[in-house]
Amino acid sequence: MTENSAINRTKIKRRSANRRATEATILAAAESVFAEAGFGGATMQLIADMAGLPKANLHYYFATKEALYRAVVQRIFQIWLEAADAMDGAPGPTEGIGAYIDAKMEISRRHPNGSKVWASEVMHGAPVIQDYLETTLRDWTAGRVAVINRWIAEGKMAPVNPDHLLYILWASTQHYADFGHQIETLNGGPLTEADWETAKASVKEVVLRGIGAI
Amino acid sequence: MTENSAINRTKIKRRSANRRATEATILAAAESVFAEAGFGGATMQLIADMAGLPKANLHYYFATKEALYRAVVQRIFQIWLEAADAMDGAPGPTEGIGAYIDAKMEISRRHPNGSKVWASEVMHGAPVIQDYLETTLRDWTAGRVAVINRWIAEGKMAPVNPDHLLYILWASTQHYADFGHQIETLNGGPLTEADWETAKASVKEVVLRGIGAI
DNA sequence: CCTGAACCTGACCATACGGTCAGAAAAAGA
DNA sequence: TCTTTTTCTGACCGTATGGTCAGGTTCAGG
Repeated sequence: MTENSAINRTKIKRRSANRRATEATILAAAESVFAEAGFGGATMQLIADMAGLPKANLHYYFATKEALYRAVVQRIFQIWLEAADAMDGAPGPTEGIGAYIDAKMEISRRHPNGSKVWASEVMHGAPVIQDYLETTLRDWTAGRVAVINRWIAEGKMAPVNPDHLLYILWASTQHYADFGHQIETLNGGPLTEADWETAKASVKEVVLRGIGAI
Repeated sequence: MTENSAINRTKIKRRSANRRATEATILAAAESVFAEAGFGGATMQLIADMAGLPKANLHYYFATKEALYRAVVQRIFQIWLEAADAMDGAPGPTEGIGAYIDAKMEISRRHPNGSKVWASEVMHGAPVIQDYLETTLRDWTAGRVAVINRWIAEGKMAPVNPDHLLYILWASTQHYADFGHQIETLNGGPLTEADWETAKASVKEVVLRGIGAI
């Protein structure tokens, strides 16, 4: 059992690389179908068709529909949290919250399906990620609230309730993904590059002026 | 056929009163189940149980699951539109937008399930109410955009993009219904009367200052 | 070339779902 | 009271779904 031989590692790596690629294909298809139809409306057959795989193969990689859904949601939560970094290390709210809005708007633009799945999950009472809400998200929120309170204490922004400010940030940015269809309908078509710039600028302008940081 | 005899009218009225009451019971149960499980996840049996009626009776009042869903969504859209009145006849953005925020926050508080069903419907591409989006909602939006532009021209607020301002308003207020579970988790329990007042005040403060109306 | 493990899949199964229907019960009308 | 209409419901049906499984295929390792 020379498990750390170069050949062995290479082959194992190729194996698991294929595995990860197939998993990624399935996850992408699943995200799309779950976003369009919701958990209840999605079918394994539909996901399989979209992934170009036989249905039974899905069950080889993900034991149950719920396990697959779980994997999709967790991947989204990771992306969601990464945007949090944008707020770190900023000298003040203009930079910190501005960058956070940019990051979250970019997520809405690049991962609209992920955002929808997340929204759907939370709307239905977060049956799968309740523990994340109570641990990771709670901790993250507490940290940002502290930062905002510090900025307020330093006179860098108006004394706005930090929790509700975060809700406004989340809501305003995610809205462009979750309600993207409504926006596109009113807009008469998909948002152009310029439209997205206007959107970002508008949200930042209103929020930053709203907290007295402009 | 003395159709307009008093007795006749009374009996017809009682009949249709019963009918309406049963329909209302079914609609309330359906709204709750659709909000919790989504269209695909909801079952007629579950709705029937919650309404305290045999499943077959549901099909007597609503031919199909989709017809029932349609009725639920349309009822919500009515409530949604009624809040629009709050913005009318206001002398300026402080009163108009302030009242609109109050009205929409109140909807999020009183009709969280309705809001969730609406959100779910739009997120899934508005298969049922697409025509409403393109007609009624589009007209309503155009009207408010005109009002906002007038306020801007009159120097009563900053020259904020009116469309994106509306999105911020919708997003920030509906968030308290659609993501109510997340908020309650972070809050450590349901929002109290005082919490709701803080929420309303915070949204109004940030938005109104954000558009230069404070 | 052989072996065993990992990977893949068509065919199948039990269940739960939306919807139907015959006919009972209740109410209205004469 | 008798008839007609409306309301209600248990039992049933066809279908689609999530999930299983036996057996095939591929591929690394010796």
